[in-house]
Amino acid sequence: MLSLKPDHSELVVLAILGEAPSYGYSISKAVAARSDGHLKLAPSNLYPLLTRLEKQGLVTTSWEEVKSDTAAPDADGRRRKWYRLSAKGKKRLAQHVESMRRMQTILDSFVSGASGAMA
Amino acid sequence: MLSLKPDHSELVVLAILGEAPSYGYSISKAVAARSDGHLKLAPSNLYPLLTRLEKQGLVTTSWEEVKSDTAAPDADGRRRKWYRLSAKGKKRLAQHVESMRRMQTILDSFVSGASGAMA
DNA sequence: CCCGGATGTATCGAGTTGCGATATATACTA
DNA sequence: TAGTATATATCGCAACTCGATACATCCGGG
Repeated sequence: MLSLKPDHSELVVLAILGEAPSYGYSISKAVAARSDGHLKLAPSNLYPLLTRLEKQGLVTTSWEEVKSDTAAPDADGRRRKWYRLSAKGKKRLAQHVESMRRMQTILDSFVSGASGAMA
Repeated sequence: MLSLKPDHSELVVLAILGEAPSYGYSISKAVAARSDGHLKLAPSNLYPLLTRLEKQGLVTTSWEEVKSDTAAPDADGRRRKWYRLSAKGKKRLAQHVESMRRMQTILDSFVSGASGAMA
């Protein structure tokens, strides 16, 4: 049974991580850039989502210090939490893609019958 | 800005009503039949949705008595609430269709880059 | 004659989640 | 020293899905 309200944010994040490991801020920028500004993943959407993905074992994480040339050695610096797609995450991504394709086909069939409503 | 969680149930219902007026039970059956059982509009989803559409002026409604051959004249009988797409509803449907198309294009672009994750 | 299944509409409560606002901290630039 | 970009994270509201439940009628079989 396909969901009538599919979570595209999860699909998008998994797809991005399917290309290369990344971290939160970079992911949100990539989503905006790759969708020509039509999609936006705000922090309030993104970070809970990433936490969910981590808890489900779909991604693995690791922290990295952001190095700065002028930073003192004892400075904490900014930290990045990197996310990598796990094998389980790859399977989930494949399932999402399949679901999306099926949903698109079904919606097309519904819409084609009502083409008279096109503006 | 496209929604990351598009309401496909509204699109589907509007599309069905775009073909011909219908009523709740018939709509739910049509959704299941036309999607080969992949989609289901349960009463708890459908009726609140239809009420919302009515309040937004996207559909007009009218009650009809379901006639039965053997029913006594004073029998209440079952009642059907018919829904017809309004002009405003047709515009909304067209907007949904456009949004869906754009979302599909964007999602395809995200997914194509991660095709290596296909199972 | 009753009982179950199909028809038909509708509500309730729990859980999920999008989303705006907000918080915290550092780096760079003017 | 002020503003923007980088970077992660939480809170609360609102909206919606979904299972369960409810009520009423029609029809066929046991």
